[in-house]
Amino acid sequence: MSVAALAELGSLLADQSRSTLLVALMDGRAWTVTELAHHATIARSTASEHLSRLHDAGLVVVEAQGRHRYFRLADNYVAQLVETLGGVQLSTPGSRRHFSKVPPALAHARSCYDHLAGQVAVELYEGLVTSGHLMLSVDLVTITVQGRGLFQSLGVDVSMLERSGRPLVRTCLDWTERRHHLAGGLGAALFQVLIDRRWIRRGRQPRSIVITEAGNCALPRLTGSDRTREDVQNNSALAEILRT
Amino acid sequence: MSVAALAELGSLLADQSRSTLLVALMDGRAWTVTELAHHATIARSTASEHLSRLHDAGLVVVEAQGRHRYFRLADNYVAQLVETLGGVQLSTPGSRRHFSKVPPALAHARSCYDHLAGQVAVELYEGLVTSGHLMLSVDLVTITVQGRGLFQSLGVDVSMLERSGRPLVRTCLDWTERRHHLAGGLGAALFQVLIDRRWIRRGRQPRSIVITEAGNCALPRLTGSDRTREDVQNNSALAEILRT
DNA sequence: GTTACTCTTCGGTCCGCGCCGAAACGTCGG
DNA sequence: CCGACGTTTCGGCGCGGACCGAAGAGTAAC
Repeated sequence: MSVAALAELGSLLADQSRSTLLVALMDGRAWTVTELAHHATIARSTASEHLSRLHDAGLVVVEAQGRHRYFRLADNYVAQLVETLGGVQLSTPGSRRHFSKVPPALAHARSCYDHLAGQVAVELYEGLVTSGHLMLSVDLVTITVQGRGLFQSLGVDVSMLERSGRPLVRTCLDWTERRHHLAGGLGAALFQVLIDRRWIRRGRQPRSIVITEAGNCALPRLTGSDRTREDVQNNSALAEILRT
Repeated sequence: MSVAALAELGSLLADQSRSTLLVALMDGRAWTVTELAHHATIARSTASEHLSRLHDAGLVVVEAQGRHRYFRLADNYVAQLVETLGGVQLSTPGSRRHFSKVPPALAHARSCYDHLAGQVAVELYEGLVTSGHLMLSVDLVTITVQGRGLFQSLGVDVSMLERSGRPLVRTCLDWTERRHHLAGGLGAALFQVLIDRRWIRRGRQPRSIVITEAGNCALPRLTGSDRTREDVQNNSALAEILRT
């Protein structure tokens, strides 16, 4: 699908007069140019031009009858489209260039302070949400009963964590993935579990804190060769857990 | 229904640059002004203005982090909206010319936002229909009981998806095949499953979005040599599933 | 503090296009 | 054929807005 087509469709709807014409046609009946022009309070010639554009785009169809030309919406799909859009409440990047500077191992999995970050972390977090262990409300994430069960079974004392004063569930915008991953007390505990069970493993590098370009992630990281093997284990084991 | 709101939404989408920005955000990730500006090949200031308008309208949300400001689509509903509009086929007379220029790998399999597209996707979708996992009514596609079983067995939580607010089953007109493929929440979930199970695999290219001549497809794509092998696996495995 | 970086705001230019009225085209009735 | 009427095409006007570069505000690292 096409950006150009999207923009074109948008520009068709963008004009107030054209929108008025389309809405007037929403009843499914056919109307003449003059009638529609009068309804939209524009000149006949202007209405004619608008309808011509809508016709070229295939949004309306025309039926000639004598010297009249009756315009109708093309089909139900267009009507549905207009209805959908009308219901909205409004209140290539070719250029990942500086991304190439991020070592793949780093993008794949790393630590962010005391929790896991990177592709693995993002997938993990989203997996926890879609599997119903975490629940997403407006702008708040909470742990579900099911999630409590999961973490308890992993040896995490959730209620203990809750009393620690630190927020249990937090999300953190992942620096490389641009999506959220799990942070907070639960994120830290989970990271510990993953390490303890050897599903992931710290990299060979000294635990130095490297400040990246974006400046916001600390990363004793997973090493290249180990990473792959460890992550496969990680994925399958976690997948199994999430399936519970 | 408000004509004014319709026109305003249209005018937001009408501009090619804004459409490009929105489409770039369709992957659900968050991007900075600079990145988006570069992707749309416009000045940072221009991109900033566009994003500001989109933000005012509530189509995108912004998250400040240090000196960066990350923009994301506001919610799934917006994504659905863009997807719906993008699925409209406008009958632009001159637009069938550049078919031969589509790279074969691209026509064969590619991603379309967050779901699979291309020949493989079209066959897959039609397979799901003929095998009774999806049901086709007048202008509506729904999942059958049998289909629920299939997706559950693939690890997709269908009922969870249904509650997410995003339409579960959508179809999207395939840009190269001119037939429908599966989109919506189910399409996205299926795509994820295919990747997780390594039945398909992202291309070796950096995950850049390449704009084709027709200007219309985002494509972290399957590479040539790998593609074939991976797709064969894909097909047989899927065929087996569909036979169930 | 300084330097470097990102992002927004502000002038100013320029193109697109929505608008109208006049004229041309087509169809119907007399 | 001729006038009446519905519609489309054309020329020209004027506004809105997309665009950029420069300047200003805010943040991060040294």
